[in-house]
Amino acid sequence: MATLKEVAKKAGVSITTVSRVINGSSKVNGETRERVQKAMIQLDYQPNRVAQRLRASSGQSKLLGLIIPDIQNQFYSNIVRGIEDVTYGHDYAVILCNSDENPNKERFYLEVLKSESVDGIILPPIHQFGEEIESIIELGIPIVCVDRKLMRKKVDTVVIGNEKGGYDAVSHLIEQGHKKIAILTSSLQFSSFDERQKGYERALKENGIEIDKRLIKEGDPRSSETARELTDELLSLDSPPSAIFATNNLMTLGVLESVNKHGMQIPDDISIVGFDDLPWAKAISPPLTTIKQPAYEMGQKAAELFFQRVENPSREPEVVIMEPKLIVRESTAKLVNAQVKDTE
Amino acid sequence: MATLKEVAKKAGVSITTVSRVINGSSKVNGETRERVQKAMIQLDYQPNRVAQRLRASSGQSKLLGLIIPDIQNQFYSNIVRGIEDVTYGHDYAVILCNSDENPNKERFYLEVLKSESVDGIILPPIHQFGEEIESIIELGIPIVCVDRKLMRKKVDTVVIGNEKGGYDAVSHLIEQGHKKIAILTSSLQFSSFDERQKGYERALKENGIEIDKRLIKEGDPRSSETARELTDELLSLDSPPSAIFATNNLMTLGVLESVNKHGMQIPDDISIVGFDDLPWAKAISPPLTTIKQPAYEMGQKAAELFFQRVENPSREPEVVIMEPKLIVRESTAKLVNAQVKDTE
DNA sequence: GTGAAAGCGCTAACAG
DNA sequence: CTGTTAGCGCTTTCAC
Repeated sequence: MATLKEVAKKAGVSITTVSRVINGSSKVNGETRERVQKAMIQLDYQPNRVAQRLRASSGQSKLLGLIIPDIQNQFYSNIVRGIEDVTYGHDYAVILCNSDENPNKERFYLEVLKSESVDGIILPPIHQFGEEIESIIELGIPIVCVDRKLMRKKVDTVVIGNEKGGYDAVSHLIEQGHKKIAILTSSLQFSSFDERQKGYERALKENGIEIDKRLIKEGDPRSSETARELTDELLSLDSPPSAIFATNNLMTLGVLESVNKHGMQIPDDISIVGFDDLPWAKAISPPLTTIKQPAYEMGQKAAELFFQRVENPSREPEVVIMEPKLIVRESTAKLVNAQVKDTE
Repeated sequence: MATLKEVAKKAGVSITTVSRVINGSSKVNGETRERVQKAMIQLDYQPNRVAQRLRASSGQSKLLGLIIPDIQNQFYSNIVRGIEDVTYGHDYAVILCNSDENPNKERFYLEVLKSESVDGIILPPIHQFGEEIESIIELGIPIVCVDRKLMRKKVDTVVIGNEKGGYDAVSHLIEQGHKKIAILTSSLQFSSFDERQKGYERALKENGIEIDKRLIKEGDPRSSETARELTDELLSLDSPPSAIFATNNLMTLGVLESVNKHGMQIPDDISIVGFDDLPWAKAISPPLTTIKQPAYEMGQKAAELFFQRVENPSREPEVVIMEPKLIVRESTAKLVNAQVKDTE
């Protein structure tokens, strides 16, 4: 790999001049410039990003850190893709880290990213009061929260209206005539799930339906397995729910599995609303009603906020709230007659 | 962020000594060591990875590059996770790049990764004869191919037995009594899809079934949309297939969507075998028969090959072929009594 | 316009 | 055992 020095030698100039040509900074004689450019091409010169980064002040390292719970969760891979598509246009590279919702891993990767001199970090914080993250903000490294909020600090943030999402899902079910509506939510304290549950409760209250604790099941949102078990429990209740609201994509899968295993028909025997409108939702039979999160767009927006901060570090932090959207499909079809069959 | 210099000053030693303590290289006086360690803790010292990388010879930069077609494709996100879990234990950071099967993006990211001084690159090569990749191998940067092979160069590679996967899928369908079996495969030249199709053809031949070109549909494997359209075409054929083999997860979704839209019942009206056993496959109704690829394990293995090469650069390149596995579920259930409406 | 030189933070000879 | 010194490849004063 060619270096500045070699290019300089070949072009018969100093390395400073070559650097100037590359960065297009101060004026360089047209002829000299051409000679340098020719040498760069001949040697197939590519600047060494590591050296640039070591030398550069913050905000110029062209490296962005991402810490997500799990790239295998498609909701997050959609966010990551949205981010990456924006960084691509800015000539940034992206370091990817999986935290597994484990605060120790989060802390570990935060240290790694600091030590890698990233220009910023995008993440859904595991804790609403993450001290490590707060201290990084203090250090002046731009942080953008996505999917979840940080409570004590003002930070650039992209979330969806989770309360509204939960409210819309359950209101829709109520409209279809349901009264016994169960919810599968997270046993861990994430702002997103808390809010979805609040929306669930508000929809019930507003419609004069009493909240039945037996219909509220909490489990690990990373595991469709627990969701399946919890659904098994729900279905074997004395008076089981006629509808289930699953608050993320993995839990939705567990619900579907349990329902199918019990030989129940959707929506005839039970209605389902999922969260996250992933590609399989509309491909399955019957197609699934979901609350769609604009994950890809959330990623894009988060990356944009990051670049805005790089350009203007003193800008006021911004909180962007995106709209969740109810996508009605047949898994919550109203049972007007005995049977509503799915034909196009 | 504290530096070596500051630690040295605080501990009253030279930076070399501090460096020695960190790297545990040559012997340092016990007392001195303690003093240094205390200073490191007090200052919350973390070595600067960028500086280490600039200084380090190749194989020590603690950075690994990944270029995958699309992280939104869950097959690849599973691979990525397998890789990441192995690198985590080696204190490596991972740079993630999406190529979209676009050779220009691949080339671009290859340059970026070179310029980032990565210790190696793991990727499914877009072309079986990728010159850029070959030249990188020549440079001595370890490359590990995963999911797809490189033809002209000997490289560490992890693939599955794709031909066998295709063969098993189709043999299974034949066993269930099917004779008109369609395949949805890639219109682009990837070794993996080519081989799956070869397996399809061999299974037919060995069972004395003539290959019917009208039942072989080629489309973009990144798009469930085209798969849906191609399935529409298949289903409107004069004598439509009684079974469809979809050669990746996205195409499978397209098939399902089309079949459902046509109001056909699986497996009564048509049988389906998919590729990639993703979480939704067993959650849908009826559960989907698939060829399971051990994607996560492929990622792990690829990362292990990389680390083996870092340890021993002169080792012979190794090609690991993992087993695809037929997972039989109800989407290909034999229609015992009913009419196997398979054009006799 | 152009170049010499300092230095980002670190490791690795080479002395002592 | 420990310190001095020379860079890794680059950008950026500061002179000329």
